[in-house]
Amino acid sequence: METEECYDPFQPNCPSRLILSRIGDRWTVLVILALRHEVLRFSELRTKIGSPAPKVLSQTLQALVRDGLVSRQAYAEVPPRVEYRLTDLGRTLLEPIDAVRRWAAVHTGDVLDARERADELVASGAGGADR
Amino acid sequence: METEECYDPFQPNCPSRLILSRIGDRWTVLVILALRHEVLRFSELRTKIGSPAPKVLSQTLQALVRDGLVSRQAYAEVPPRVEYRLTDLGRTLLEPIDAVRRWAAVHTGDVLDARERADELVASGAGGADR
DNA sequence: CGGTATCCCTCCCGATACTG
DNA sequence: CAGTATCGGGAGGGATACCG
Repeated sequence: METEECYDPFQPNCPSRLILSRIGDRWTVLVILALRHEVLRFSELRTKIGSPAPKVLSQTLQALVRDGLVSRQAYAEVPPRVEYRLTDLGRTLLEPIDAVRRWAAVHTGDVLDARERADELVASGAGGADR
Repeated sequence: METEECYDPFQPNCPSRLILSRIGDRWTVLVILALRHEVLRFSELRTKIGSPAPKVLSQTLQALVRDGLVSRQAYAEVPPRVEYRLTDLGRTLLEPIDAVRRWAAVHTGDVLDARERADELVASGAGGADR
């Protein structure tokens, strides 16, 4: 039932592009990670992920709810209370996200090293007769 | 040697943030995927991934080379020829990328469904007394 | 408390033109 | 062929103020 083999990420309309841009979003992954083990309220989320502006968090949340990855439950109380939790679908996203996290844990050092080396080269060589 | 357990993605300086933003980049993943099985020249890459402007591809490639994920080899010929290939480090990135691809292959349908349902709700209910 | 409305500003992206 | 230079538009991110 998977149509995995006919996926072509080079097509602009490819679904993987959609997911990729989602993951690349500044706050999406943080929200999902924050909800990994707990149900959180709006301001709790804000505190946990360090989101500066409520607008941004609100946007992120709405997009996640729209895509069925997070569910929103509001209580008719005073003061109002709203809880966000991962849906089953949202929980499945934890796997690929963690694959990325694991890669970062293992290889970021290499990337940083490579970057330093490249920057040194630029500073000395390509800087062009700067001494 | 891995320091995986002390990784906190909620820290702004966390390495996983760096990798995430990399993956979210518009062209980075496409370039890596394009170089998966072959060595390609600049214009071949452009054709394959459908990058419209050379500037953008150039930027992407420079960043990838800087981070040690792609290597660049130029030949002193006329006309000039430049080949790009994945480094060993870059090849390791294929794993997490593929995890995301696989997720997309399996679950994008669900996301699209959820999105449609949510949009219908908005159109009928939240549109607000539109009839 | 849980958002929305508004404004600003930066960064990314893209097209075009030009150079080695 | 393989880029760089320049310019411009648009989306996204962020701070602040305000509303239910």
